[in-house]
Amino acid sequence: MKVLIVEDELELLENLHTYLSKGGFLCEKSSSIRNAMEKLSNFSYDIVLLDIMLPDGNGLELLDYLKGKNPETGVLIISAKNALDDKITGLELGADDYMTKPFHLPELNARLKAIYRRRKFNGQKEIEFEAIRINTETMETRVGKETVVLTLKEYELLLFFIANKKRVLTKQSIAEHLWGDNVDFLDSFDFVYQHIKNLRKKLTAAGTPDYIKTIYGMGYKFTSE
Amino acid sequence: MKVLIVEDELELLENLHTYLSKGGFLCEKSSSIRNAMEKLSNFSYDIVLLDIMLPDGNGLELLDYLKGKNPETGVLIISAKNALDDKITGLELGADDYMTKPFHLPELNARLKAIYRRRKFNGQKEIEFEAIRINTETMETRVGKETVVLTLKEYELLLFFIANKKRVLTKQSIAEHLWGDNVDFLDSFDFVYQHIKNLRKKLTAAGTPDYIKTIYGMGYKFTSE
DNA sequence: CAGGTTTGCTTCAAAATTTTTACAAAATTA
DNA sequence: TAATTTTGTAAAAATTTTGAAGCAAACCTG
Repeated sequence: MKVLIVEDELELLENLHTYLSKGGFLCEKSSSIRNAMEKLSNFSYDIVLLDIMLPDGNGLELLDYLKGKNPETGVLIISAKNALDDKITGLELGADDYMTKPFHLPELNARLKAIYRRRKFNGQKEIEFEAIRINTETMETRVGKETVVLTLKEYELLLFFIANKKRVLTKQSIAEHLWGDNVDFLDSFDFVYQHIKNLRKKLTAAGTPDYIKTIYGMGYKFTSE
Repeated sequence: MKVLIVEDELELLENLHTYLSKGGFLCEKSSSIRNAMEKLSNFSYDIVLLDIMLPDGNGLELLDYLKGKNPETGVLIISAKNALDDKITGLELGADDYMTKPFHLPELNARLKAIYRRRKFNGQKEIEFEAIRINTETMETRVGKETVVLTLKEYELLLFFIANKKRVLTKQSIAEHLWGDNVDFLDSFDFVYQHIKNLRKKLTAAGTPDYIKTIYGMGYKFTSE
């Protein structure tokens, strides 16, 4: 899950980055509206963690821009202000949640995950695809009547597939989603094969068909047809 | 267990804080409605200890607000008034218990724990999970026919596990629950391993299976399957 | 359709990460 | 002070992740 952190207080920015990275988020940092705009126009994120009080402009403009351009992205606003006006404006413009500084990091973590769940799977705790059933709270994954134990990468890969079912996903986009910026564009992405293979093996073990269809030269598509 | 103490008499506030902290509660202090509201909107607590006579407003409004926003939080009202009206209103609005000043600190302690128990385990004095039986009043813990002696941390860890059975708990969330705000988010949480190990050892000593399943890269899950 | 090229899959082992364990220091309690 | 519990450090063990090489399949060209 990719998060763009937009915050001008560098110490807080660093702390957020450290904390969220440890929590399993793939984070990138911006300390200005300008920089954030640039990143948002080139990459896509699952959630933007947005401080609305920034030196080079009001974050609400950025929110406005983002919602026009990429409405799937979730937004969590953080702000030192407790002015009600901004709060309302922020939520009206499409922010998913709002927190005022100072806040509790574990709560931030929980809220980010809540936003993600709500957006990706419409708040369902149980995600289903054909014979596959995933409980996002227990992380229990079942294929038919069998329980399969997935590793972290396999689990994330599966969720990514289901979130983008019937869509062709390139090796690159898979790598970028699961590994974030750490993957260089020059890398070979060959390791993705490995995880695809492992996931396939576990999903088809119970005799169910292979939902991961390879599209030669393009990537993969998760579908039953 | 996290408690927010809302009380305007500073001496009493200080005493409550000292006493409850010693009793193992993680406490934070508020001496005004305004401040308490702010804390409640940014953090979550297990219980709010609420004086309803405050300089900047009536605590019942806060109770009302809290119950709307975060109904899981328990509330114990303390008040100098013995007006029956407020008592009824308070309980109707969702307070879990009510004490009138002056009160006995040990009784407060007992009532807080009672509220917590009631909320977490639906009022059961005996908590059971498979072969494990815990008497929350005496802290006596039995596995099968054997009585095991747990340290405080082991006991809290076990209760946390049972309260969240079948759910994957990360090292982080375990640390946050058992150590509260004191844990810095930069910490390594490595000491959690130690307590997991100790608890495991004691629980499996009687030959019962290891209910604490490690999910590599994710955390732990307390389950019998 | 044959040969060459690209892309994908598999195997195996190395590298990295996470968890477990042991042990000692620090803190707490009696 | 002694005993116990809690926390920190380091090494060992377990598991996952990554990389390299060869093989297989699909595609392209003539």
